[in-house]
Amino acid sequence: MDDSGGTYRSSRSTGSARLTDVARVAGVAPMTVSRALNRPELVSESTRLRVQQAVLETGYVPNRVAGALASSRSRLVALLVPTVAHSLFAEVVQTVMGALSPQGYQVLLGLVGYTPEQEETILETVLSRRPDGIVLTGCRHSPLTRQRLQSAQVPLVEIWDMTDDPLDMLVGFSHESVGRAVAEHLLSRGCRRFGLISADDSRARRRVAGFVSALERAGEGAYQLREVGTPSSMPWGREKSAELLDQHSLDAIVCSSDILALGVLAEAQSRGLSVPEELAIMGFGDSSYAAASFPALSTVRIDGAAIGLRAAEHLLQRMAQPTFQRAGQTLDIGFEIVDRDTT
Amino acid sequence: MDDSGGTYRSSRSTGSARLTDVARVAGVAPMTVSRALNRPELVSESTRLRVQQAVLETGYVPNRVAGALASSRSRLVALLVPTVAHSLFAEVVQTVMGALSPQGYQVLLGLVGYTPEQEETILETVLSRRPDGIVLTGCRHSPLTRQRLQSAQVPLVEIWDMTDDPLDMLVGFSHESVGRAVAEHLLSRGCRRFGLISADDSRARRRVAGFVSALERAGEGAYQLREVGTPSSMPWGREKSAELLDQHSLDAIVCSSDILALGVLAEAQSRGLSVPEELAIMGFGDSSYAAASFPALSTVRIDGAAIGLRAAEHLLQRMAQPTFQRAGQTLDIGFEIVDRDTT
DNA sequence: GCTTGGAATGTTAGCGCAATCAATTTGTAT
DNA sequence: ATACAAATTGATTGCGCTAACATTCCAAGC
Repeated sequence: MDDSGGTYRSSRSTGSARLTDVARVAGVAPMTVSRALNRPELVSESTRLRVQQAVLETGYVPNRVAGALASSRSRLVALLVPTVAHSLFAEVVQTVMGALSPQGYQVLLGLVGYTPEQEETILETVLSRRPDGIVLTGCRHSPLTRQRLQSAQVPLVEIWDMTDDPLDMLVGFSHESVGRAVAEHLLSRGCRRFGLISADDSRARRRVAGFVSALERAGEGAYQLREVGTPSSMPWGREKSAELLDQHSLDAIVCSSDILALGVLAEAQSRGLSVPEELAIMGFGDSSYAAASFPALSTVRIDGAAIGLRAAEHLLQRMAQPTFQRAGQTLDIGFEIVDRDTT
Repeated sequence: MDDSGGTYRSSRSTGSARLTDVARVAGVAPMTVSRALNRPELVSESTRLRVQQAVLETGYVPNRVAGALASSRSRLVALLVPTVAHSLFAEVVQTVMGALSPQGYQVLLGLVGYTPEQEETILETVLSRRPDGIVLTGCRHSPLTRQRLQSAQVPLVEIWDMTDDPLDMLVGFSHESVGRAVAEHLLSRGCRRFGLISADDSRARRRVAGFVSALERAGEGAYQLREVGTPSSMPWGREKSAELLDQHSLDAIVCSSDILALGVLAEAQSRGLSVPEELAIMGFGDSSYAAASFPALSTVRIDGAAIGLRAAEHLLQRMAQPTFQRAGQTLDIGFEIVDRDTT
């Protein structure tokens, strides 16, 4: 009852209630409290209720840091995306978290940008938290990153890309295929002279490469490429398209994101070019505003929610297994050309 | 060199290199390795290099879970926002993380939606990680939430709202003031009959309340309110504005987000209403696409980057102090009416 | 030489929890 | 009642690290 003088607290203690405090109040052993909270099916109903009461009385908040250390399970999933400022990745974050939270996992978010260096740095600090799983955007990593991920022995889902050689699991789509599909779509519309405005990130570049390879295979079409820095923005799109249109006669401009395409659209309108008759415009991502622009933007739809959901499902399944074992399963969720009014 | 038979590993060990392994290889005490990695200024140059070498040899990745338990410093900041699917909050996440990462803090992201229940649930699991700091959206919390935050004794920044009575620190703006400013702006444009389309979240409701109070103070203006669920979307805006326009004769429609306003704009265009002459439209947030719509959307600009940055700065300052002490400082970063072509 | 003080390094003892195994209680069949 | 298994609870130990204190080292001063 009276704990005056009875509770010795070391100088290193944090002051808040611990498992042993709850145990004392409930009149059981600390281990029983642990079980009552984490594996209630292992304790009797009456004990569970007494512990529950003691938790309320003491205001106990479990310390999962200690729990993670003792059990080697952090219940933490690291989610590494380039940015959340892009609606595409925001959608992934939203769905991954929506799927993991109900299962008791929390998300350690990492914004890796578009450079391998940043990915390396962030991955190191992320691994130091001993996450139970990792969702990682992209599958072209530096050797060091690959090596660290392999030796970490953590369930991993690479997303938003496609490869024959995933580190573990993979949910995404082929950027080369997107580029080819866009090229074929525009060729079928009669476009032959292309401007490409692409962000300087590796996946956008692979879409460009796919586009170019399709032109070559078709044996026709000429293109001019302009790269822009990240993050992409309307002004970038407007500036680069102005440059392209000043210097070349073009049928279509293909952008690595919808927001760039919106800038191109603004530039076309300011020049009085009729879209798509005089200039076709193609975006990427099918952001929420793509359908709302005037004219409505043609683009490539990526189902970010599907990627996030399937990635989370794969990860949950693997994290539920007692032992680590590389899986190697791959899921291509594809994409869709959305043919609106700018092509 | 040869450690065969020399290294005993308990069955509970995780298998990867530990501090003691590095220490053995470097020929120093574990504590010295800890210092070499965390407080290199306390260690001689030669020792630091030997430890560095040993880290590389062993492939050691520090275990911050154990470190956090031992030091009562998690180097984790919890960031709780309603969603990242809104560009406004995505911007906050982006800037908060951008400011915290270089200082060695990692971010535990929590998506609390727009209900107090979810906030409570997520806050509990978040506190169990013993974060060194918390950034929390909004400042109208349930009693339980307030009590938990107070007893947690964690540096806290509430953002995206304004109150006289913050739990700790506060960086935001007044939603009532936004509502009033929008009302005054539209009244000055000659609008008198208003439709309001608002998300069913508490902050959007307070903007509505501010709007209504300004109408009352001005002694003129009538309004019709429609609430929509979250997340807001163009279809919601279109549907509710159709309803409003069918049933009432209106001068202006005010929306609780830009994306709703885009839906209203689409509906107005489909009805052949000239904007803003026959119908003025007002958004909220100044999302990237607001300026790109046709006609360009008038809206309210919130500087999410400023909120995120200042919140992170306040938090860093407080986390650097050795003892917890409630601060009570408040920063109103304001807002701006962006008068484009729909009002 | 010896002292002295600061820099560098080492030793000890937890942080708060859960895995593990031991002990006890309960229920059930004999 | 007794034996036995199952259900429930408890005691011990250690997860990997760092705070706190102890010790050693080395250069400078006398």
